[in-house]
Amino acid sequence: MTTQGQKSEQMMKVFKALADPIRLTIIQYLNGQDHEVTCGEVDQAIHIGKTAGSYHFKLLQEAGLITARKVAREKYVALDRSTVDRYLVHFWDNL
Amino acid sequence: MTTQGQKSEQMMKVFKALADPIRLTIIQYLNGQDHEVTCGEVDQAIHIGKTAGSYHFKLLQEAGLITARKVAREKYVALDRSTVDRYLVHFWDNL
DNA sequence: AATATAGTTCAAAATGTTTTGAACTATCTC
DNA sequence: GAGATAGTTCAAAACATTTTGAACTATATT
Repeated sequence: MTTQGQKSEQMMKVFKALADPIRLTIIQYLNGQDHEVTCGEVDQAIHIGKTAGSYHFKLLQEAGLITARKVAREKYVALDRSTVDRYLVHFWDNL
Repeated sequence: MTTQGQKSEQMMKVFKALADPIRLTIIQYLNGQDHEVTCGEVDQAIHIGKTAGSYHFKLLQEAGLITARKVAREKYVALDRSTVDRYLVHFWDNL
């Protein structure tokens, strides 16, 4: 079972993850794709360096907002829409 | 008209406002009330000082998450559920 | 094997947010 | 009017997040 404390910690991670313009831009970019893309592609598309990118992808991952899959050198990321649905769309049910 | 920049600034304010445990507790408290309450009542209920309270109420107000009405010495606040609906429940439409 | 590429990690600096007490304004009560 | 109450403002301290470059790991290419 998940405790209430764990649930609101996860909720906080989600809101903190969304409370940043770069990460919101990443989410928007991923939302426009219907398949997974590499971190490098996103970094280039939104004009951030790979170090900054790595940092932001880590937070998004920890929040459960993206899925990530490493294939050899490359890391493929995609939006995890179910997390947005759980914490935002169904906000009132989780509060 | 509201520009896209204005909309995402407001969205950021909403997420930043929700990305804090005290403010989330305030939201929860207000969600449990069906009428407006004073800042003092909330401060007492959730055990924070009035200075901290004032700071957090200001951010919640700027995010549009609460309405506030000053009556003489007292300030009555209430949850503005329409903002949650606009930015969270209908997240995908605003992105 | 040497070089290039994708991404991570680290630590320092820069920036942003939150807390706190003291002083303040405005209203209320005696 | 004097003293109490509700809330705000200010500035400093404490704390948290973000940025950056350099060094690193692992895989790919020649």
